Amino acid sequence: MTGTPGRSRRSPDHVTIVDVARHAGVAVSTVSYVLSGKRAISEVTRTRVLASIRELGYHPNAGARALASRRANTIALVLPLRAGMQVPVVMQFAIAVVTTARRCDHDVLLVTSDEGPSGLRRIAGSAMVDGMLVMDVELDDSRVPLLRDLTRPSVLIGVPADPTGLTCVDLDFHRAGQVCVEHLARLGHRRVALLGAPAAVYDRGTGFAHRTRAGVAAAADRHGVTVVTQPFEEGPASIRQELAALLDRHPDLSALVVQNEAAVGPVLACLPTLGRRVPQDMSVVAICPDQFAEQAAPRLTSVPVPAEEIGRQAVALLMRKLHDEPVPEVTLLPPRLTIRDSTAAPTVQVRR
Amino acid sequence: MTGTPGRSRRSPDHVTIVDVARHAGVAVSTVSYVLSGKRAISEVTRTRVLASIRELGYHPNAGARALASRRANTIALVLPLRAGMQVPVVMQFAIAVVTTARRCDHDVLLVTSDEGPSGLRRIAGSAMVDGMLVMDVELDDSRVPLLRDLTRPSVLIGVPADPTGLTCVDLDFHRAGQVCVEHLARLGHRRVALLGAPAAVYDRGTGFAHRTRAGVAAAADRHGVTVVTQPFEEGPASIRQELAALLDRHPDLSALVVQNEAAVGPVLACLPTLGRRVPQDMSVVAICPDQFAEQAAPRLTSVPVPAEEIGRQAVALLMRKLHDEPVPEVTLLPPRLTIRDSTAAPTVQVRR
DNA sequence: GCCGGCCGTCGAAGCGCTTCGACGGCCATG
DNA sequence: CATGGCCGTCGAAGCGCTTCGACGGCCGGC
Repeated sequence: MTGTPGRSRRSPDHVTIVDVARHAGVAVSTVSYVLSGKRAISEVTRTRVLASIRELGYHPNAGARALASRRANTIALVLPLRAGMQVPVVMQFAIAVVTTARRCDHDVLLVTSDEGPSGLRRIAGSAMVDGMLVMDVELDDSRVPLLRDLTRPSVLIGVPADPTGLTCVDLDFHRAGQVCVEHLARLGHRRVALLGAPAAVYDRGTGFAHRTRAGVAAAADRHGVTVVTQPFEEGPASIRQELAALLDRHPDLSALVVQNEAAVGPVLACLPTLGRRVPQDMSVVAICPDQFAEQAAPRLTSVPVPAEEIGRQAVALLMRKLHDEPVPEVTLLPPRLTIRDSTAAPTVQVRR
Repeated sequence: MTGTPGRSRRSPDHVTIVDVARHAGVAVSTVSYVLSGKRAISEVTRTRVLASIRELGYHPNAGARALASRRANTIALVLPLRAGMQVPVVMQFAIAVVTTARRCDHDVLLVTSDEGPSGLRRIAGSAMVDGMLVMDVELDDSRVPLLRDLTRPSVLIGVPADPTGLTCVDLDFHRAGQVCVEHLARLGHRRVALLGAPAAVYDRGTGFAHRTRAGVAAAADRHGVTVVTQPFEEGPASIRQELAALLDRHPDLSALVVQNEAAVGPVLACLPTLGRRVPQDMSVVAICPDQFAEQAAPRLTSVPVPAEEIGRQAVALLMRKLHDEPVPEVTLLPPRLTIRDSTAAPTVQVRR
């Protein structure tokens, strides 16, 4: 009674490839080739091996596999620590990444930005992951030079100032800003405000905020629309104040472009109390998750942030890089405007 | 020009422990012991080795380490796929987990529930992780028996019907329900409604929903409060309808306990339009993230869900299990009631 | 002054897997 | 009928690390 003979002396319930090989009456390498498909194996052998695998409940040891094959079949997902406003987007994105990665037989290691560059270096150096997805990339991000140098491929969510030598995916926020303004212009609006992210986000050099602002400005120019752009804080009380102040300074505003998930709900709630019904007195276009827009009252005309698609794309790009296939440096997803109930022609055509 | 001699013939920039040992003029095992601290090493050797490590930019290969030591220094975090309502909580939780795990020198593998039990089996079997954190555990969860059998330790967030042989952490939702009602009772409220999660959540057998309901009922009983409990859907339009219907059926309701993050904002917005000012005509207590409660208007009296602390606790418990230390089966965190501006004594003392 | 221990270091044996070269058969070909 | 390939399988050499036993010195105790 000193343990099953022929079983390695180690932990009782740990099945290795050796056990499978013995059980199927083949060489270890044959089992390996059955699993990887890298060499032809006769149907009969294949079947027998697979049966043994199932019967024994064998699962390849990931560490050993990574060591021998030099591929971990794992990718890193680097998320921003500060769980601020864009939580739902981040979550949707993360889920899409995990799901897509699993479909490509990869697992996902979750890393937070707060370890900073050295964290990335550690992850990459330890060969835990074959590549990395980095979210929340800023225009002038300290991690960018590092990523450029790293041997392991990476894909960025967001586009830094200089994307040379990188691979980036994002919504085309510049076009998104344009699309919003164009829609409003077409309805006849001439005085529009952009309620953007908190000032800190702009200061941090966050790409999407700047790009949207630029897009809005460009479209406004082209369509003879005057646009007031202003950062927008998220404090509980402050929203109402800010909004009131804004309307005070610019009483002829007839439409709002809101790019601030956290603010959009309160803004909608405040507008009626400030004497502006939506959409009769004030049109509102949001750049926010679709779910948000659907659930707001009234339902919001919006440009959704396609977190899920960005996630899928990012993984797909990374996989192609892992296979040494060429990929574009920047992939911008086209914005889609969904018209709902929060926009209408202005009641009174202001001037013109 | 056939590569640096003395360097392994492999990828040019891959530093191994052999390189470090050679550079420092010691044995490989010595380097290992310097890193692990498992044997005494003279100060002078230690310093020299560490210098070499830094100079060469050495990072231990995670796979090799896992293989040899039989510990991956990684834990799995199993999150619910359906990114429904509790997104901010999940996110806060995940971040706390990653941060805490890193502090214990562990990484986090992100897994979604949709792989189901077989996913857990795969992760565990492949030895990618030393243990797992499983969120969103339901009263009668199909993964529970599996987790009980698994060789690898796990910690559940949420408490299944039978927690025997498991390790669970959660907010004490039963007490949380009680605390809310007690607060209202103390203010003089006698007719209270519990606006819970959507019916589907109850049907699914989600522990926290049931436990809160039970706690509310128990406290109501004890304090002579009548309580109407009703699931609460989240549709955009439906909230107002449901609320109106509820007030219609129970016009003497003077307080609400809301356990539905997604609904709390809209509910607050609707109440005034239904002729109920908060808190003069209707008190509201919420069970929701603190941030939410702070930002609502009026600021909400609430029992926060301490996602961050749950995350920390969960990791701590798992680490103790990894070290074979005993841990309690169920850890319930005490609820804390934070009184803000949404509760007050009822204007008219109903009966009594 | 000798010996037992301890301290610091080394060498080697794996951990479980992949992959490469080798090697028997078998079939098709000349 | 010999020959060359190809197909399917095997054995063995690592992948980079941990860990165990061994082994010299050195110190203190008797």
